[in-house]
Amino acid sequence: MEQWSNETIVDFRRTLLAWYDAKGRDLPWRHGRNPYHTWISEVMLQQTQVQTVIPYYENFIATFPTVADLAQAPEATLLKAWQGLGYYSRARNLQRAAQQLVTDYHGQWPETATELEDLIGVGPYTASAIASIAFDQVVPAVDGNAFRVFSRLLMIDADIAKPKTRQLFTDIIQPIVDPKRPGAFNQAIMDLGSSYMTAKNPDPEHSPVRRFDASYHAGRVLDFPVKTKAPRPKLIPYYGLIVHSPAGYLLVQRGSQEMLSGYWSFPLVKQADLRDEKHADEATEEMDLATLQEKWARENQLTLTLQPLGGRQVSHTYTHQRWQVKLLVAELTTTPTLDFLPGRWVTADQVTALPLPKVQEKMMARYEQHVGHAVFKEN
DNA sequence: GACACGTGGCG
DNA sequence: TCGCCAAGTGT
Repeated sequence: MEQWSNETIVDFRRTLLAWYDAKGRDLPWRHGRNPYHTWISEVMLQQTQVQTVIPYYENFIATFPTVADLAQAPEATLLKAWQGLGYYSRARNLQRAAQQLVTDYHGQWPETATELEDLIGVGPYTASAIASIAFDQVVPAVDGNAFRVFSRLLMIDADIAKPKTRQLFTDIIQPIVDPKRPGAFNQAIMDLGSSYMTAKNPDPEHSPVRRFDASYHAGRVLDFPVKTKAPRPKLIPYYGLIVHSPAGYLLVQRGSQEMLSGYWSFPLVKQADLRDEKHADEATEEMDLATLQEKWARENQLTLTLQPLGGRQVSHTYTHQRWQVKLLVAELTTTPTLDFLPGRWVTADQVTALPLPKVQEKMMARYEQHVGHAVFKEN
């Protein structure tokens, strides 16, 4: 690994910031200096690309202009504003932190990374980003860009998939951060990481900091960063139940302990939950249907006849799970009451007013394809 | 420390 | 279709 002298550090800062001042991106959250704007953008940008975030950010700030507005927003409004961004606990945590700011901090922002980390959903990266960008605290914001950029510049071969590696990078970058412009320094590193020093197809040849790039001079750019691979997503078969009555479609809201919590979907039943361990191998679709109609339907006080919807299943892949959803349709002539289900009968044109996860949109599209025409209103 | 947690883009 | 990546945090 390389070591930089004080002279090199000063030279690097000057080169980096001159480039950033001339070529840095003009992003909506970079207008003015507002900790609320910085915070919202940083949380949205967690594991999410800039181009995806921009429209969500604009809409979010327009819908919830201040911390106080966010703190008192109806949950459905919040989840709808976040729909499609993913990692939905970020939205709930954002609101909880807004409530912390109002009640515990009386609307007065804490200004150091250490204090900011006490906000729910604000970890070491986001705390440092807010502290440096909005409050000029001299701390490195160590995100994926910083890992990638500095691992290449200095040929640091520590495995960035390991949690303790963060501290190593923090310690290495800390003395390099420009004490006069820490926020600009951190954002410049991010712009570098999304332009010349990308993960795939980097262009270190034309990078403004090429002469500081040890991995480039060694011809080993793509050897950095070192990162162990994540395990493959696990296949989980589901049944998706499309139950239609005169009052509309049956939608259920996902529970607080579940994935996608707070969002609405057709009832989803894990295939494995219908089959007992010993005979899981011999189970058939007919047996599953019978179990669904007897056990599941009785538990929820419904009487229905489920028909498999032919054709391809709906497939949706998450970071750690791969869902294969077989759709089943039931047509009811009367509308049962829903005493035992966290569900609602929703008319076709009202479904898209609810916050819906991507897998639900895929199930609706598959169903529309089956019936041969549009059923649900465009979002 | 390991794992859960969403979605879209790209080769 | 598949694998990997993108401004991480909570448990």
